[in-house]
Amino acid sequence: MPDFLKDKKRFYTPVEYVLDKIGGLYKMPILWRLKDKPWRFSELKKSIDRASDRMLSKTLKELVFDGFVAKEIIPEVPVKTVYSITEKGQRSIAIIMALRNYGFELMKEDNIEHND
Amino acid sequence: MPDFLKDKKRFYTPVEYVLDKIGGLYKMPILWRLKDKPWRFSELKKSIDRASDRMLSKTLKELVFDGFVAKEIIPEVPVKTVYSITEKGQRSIAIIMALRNYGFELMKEDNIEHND
DNA sequence: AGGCATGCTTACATAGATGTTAGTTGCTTA
DNA sequence: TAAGCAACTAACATCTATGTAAGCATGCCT
Repeated sequence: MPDFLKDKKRFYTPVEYVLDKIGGLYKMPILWRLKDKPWRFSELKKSIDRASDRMLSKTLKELVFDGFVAKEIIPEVPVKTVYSITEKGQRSIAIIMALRNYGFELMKEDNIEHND
Repeated sequence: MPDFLKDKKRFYTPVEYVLDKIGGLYKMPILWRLKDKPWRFSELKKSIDRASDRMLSKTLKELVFDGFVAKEIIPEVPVKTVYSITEKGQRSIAIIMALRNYGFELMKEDNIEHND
C-alpha cells in the first residue's frame, strides 16, 4: 500500500483515511446520536457537554463538508439549526457500532465498570 | 454513557478506549503484519519505514504492555527480537479488517487511486 | 583498536487537536 | 433599558503525538 494525497493531506493506509473523516473526540459521538433522528445544535451541546462550543461547531462543519451530515437552518425566532445524518453518514454507522462493541469487550476484559 | 478512568486516563466512550489501545499511526499497521507470522524489529522497520526507530519501539512496547503482542528475545549474535501476535491481538484483527474495508469504500467514493 | 549490526533510549523540537475566554447578531421578553 | 437566547466565531493557550538527531550496549570481524 503506497501513500496517497487528498486535500493536501498525505495518507498511508485506508484506516488513516477513515479516521481522518470520522475520528477525533466528537465525530462518532455526533453520528451515533444523529443515526435515529435530527438534533439541534443546543441539544447536541447539552448531550455532549464535554465538547466546547468551538469544537462542536468545528466538528459539525467538517462532517457537513465531508457529506456525513446535512445542516438545515430554520428561520424561526430565534434562528434554529437542525443537523441530520445523510445516506453516506448512515453507511458509517456499522463500523461505529462494531468499534463500540469491541470497546465494550475490551473494557470487560479490563474490568471497567460502566452503565449503559 | 458516563466517563471512566483507567491508568489515570479519562475516557468518555468505548470507542475512545479502543483507539487508545490500537489507534495512532502504527499500531494497526503492526498488528496487521503480525496476524500471519512473527516479525523481527528490523523487518517491521523496513516494512513501515515511515516510522522512526523511536516510534516503532515505543509503539511495540505499548502493544506488549496491553497484551496485543508478545516479544521474544533470541540470544544470538547479534541479539534478535521477534514480535508475535497474542490471542488478544488476534481478536483485534476483525475490527481492523472492517476499518480497512470501509476505508477502501470511502476512497473509492472519493476517486482515490490505490494499488493494493 | 576500530568499525559494524541490532535493537533500542534520551533529549529536544514541531505540528495539530483541543481547551478557554470573550465577542457577535438579531430578535424577545422583563 | 437591560438582559437573555441561539448559534456561532476569533484570538490565544496548552497538550499530546510524532519527528529528528544522537548515543548506547553487546559482541563479532578485520
